Amino acid sequence: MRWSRLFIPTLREAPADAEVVSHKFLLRAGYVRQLAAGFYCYLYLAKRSLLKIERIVREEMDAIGAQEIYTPEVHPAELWQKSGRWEVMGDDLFRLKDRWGRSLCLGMTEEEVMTWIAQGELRSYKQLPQIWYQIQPKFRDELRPKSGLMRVRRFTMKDSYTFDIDRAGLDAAYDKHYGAYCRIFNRCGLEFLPVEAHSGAMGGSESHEFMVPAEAGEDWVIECAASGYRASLEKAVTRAREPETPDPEGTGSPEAFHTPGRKTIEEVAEFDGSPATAHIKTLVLVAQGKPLMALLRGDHSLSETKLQTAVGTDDVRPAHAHEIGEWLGAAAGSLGPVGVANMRILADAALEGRRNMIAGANKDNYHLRNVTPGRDFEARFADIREAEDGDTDIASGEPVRRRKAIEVGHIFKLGRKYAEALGLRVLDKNGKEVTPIMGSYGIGLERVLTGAIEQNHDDRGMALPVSIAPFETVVTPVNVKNEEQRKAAETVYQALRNEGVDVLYDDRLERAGVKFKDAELIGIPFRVTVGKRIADGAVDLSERATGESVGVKLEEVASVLRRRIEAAGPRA
RNA sequence: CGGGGCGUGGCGCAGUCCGGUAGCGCGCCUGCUUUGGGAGCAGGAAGCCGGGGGUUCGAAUCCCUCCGCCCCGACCA
Repeated sequence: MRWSRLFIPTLREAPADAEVVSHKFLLRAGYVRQLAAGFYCYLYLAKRSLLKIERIVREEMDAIGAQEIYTPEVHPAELWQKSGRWEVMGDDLFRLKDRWGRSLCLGMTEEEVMTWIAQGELRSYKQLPQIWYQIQPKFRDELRPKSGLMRVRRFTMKDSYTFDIDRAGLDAAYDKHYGAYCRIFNRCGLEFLPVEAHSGAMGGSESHEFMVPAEAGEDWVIECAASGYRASLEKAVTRAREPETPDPEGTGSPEAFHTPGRKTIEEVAEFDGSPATAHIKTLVLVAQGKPLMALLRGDHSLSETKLQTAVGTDDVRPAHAHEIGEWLGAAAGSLGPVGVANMRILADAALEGRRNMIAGANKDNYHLRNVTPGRDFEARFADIREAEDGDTDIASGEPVRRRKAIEVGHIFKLGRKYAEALGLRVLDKNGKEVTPIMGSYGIGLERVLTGAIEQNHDDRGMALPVSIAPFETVVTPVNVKNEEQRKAAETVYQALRNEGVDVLYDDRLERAGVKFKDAELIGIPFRVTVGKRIADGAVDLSERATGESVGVKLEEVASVLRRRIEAAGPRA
């Protein structure tokens, strides 16, 4: 394509609204323009890149036997009412009414519709397994769209759904997707981590998220480089750092001491010279209407999702101040488990075996010394702690690292929830009606692009992987008014096209500096510069990511470049 | 929804306190010069100062109100 005829509105300065790197560059490089909060127009370059990502996704999905279909983005409310998600999704679901007053919604995922199709058509186990997928816009009325294409209200999702007769079939479908996702993200040039994910308080089974480590990410992953252990923060199980000082010896019973005005662990610890690790942090919650006490080591944080899993419900909220006073006779800041009989007590596993700790006395401005779990109070132990830097891996004993990441994909063993809700049944080989078991799997295409930019950029712009860059190379004549250079550039352009290279020809009547800056901004992986050296029959071939540049003979540049592009891996 | 910030040519900003002819840099258009890292000179176009209402002789500026956008929080594939 000839740049002079394209619409690539680059900006010297980033619009003030953009904060994260990928957002700034997407705007500056003329990839996108924002229509409204969470809604973006994809201009030529973004669309080209997204199409390449889409092609990679399609190839890998087809390769595992998935069949591409397409369903409407608008769904009748009844389907969502049947699955229960009409209520569950609350304000996240875009809802609308048609002219007859019928309720509709915009699809955020398609479990209902896919299951509806299956329910209407699948009759026999012989028709299973099935893998159906599509690539289409999804809508979520996000509370707070942000960070450019990271969190938006309309995005492109590859979503697939599998139907199997039994657990083993689902496992196989899941494994196929796991493999396909790894190949997809590898081909897109991303550094990614598949992590075990939390599968929800209500009975989901296995689930993995595909995380792209990046500063702009909104999720956290825990990773142990030594053992290869990795999990989402919600799910990660690690060994806590040892307490700073050993627990005091002795078998003394709990003994109150005055802690005037000291409420936080930090304040009490400083007051009596003890480390935070010697304290018991006491939280009062309400689970399904009933009070619940959660205990943690003083320096640890509660993981809400782990707590939900431990108590078997996601209906958990912090207790109000008046409830705490009523139940325990003291205010937050002086709470503890000793003598508490009117609520369940759940203690984090890191408290098990500890002795002579410090806890609140349930009397304002007093704490207790010599509190020993199991002796001075009864509690159920469970892992309810959020993993953190400084923890060690259970298996290897090596340290773990906590990293920010972007979730680009999620695979999920759904079970029979939707099949049951929508009445999907087939006959098994014994002629008996059974409910197929489902899986669902998603990839956010814009997040693949965003992640690639976050991972591959410098202060001058993007440096996209060759597989998903809008063009593989750019041919830049330094001076188009110089007839020799212009002709040579034209020759190179045609030669590259003949070689099957996806090439952008910067034939604009601009000075060299402007063209170089633009090419670097928009992130084209290779550049062929046609300048003065053409007098010796040579051009320069430079690589965006490394900045390396080599002289190449004019007649060889096409084949050299093709080899270098192929060396970068399979293309879209 | 709670907290914070911002809406002024395409982009970045000043002007707003303290009312008095709307400015700067970049970009854009024309011409000449220049041409391997965002050129120089000259000339030019482009703004209901987010919308509505009010105060005033006079409002970008003061008051009321609505809208939009960004950030933090709660929430969430």
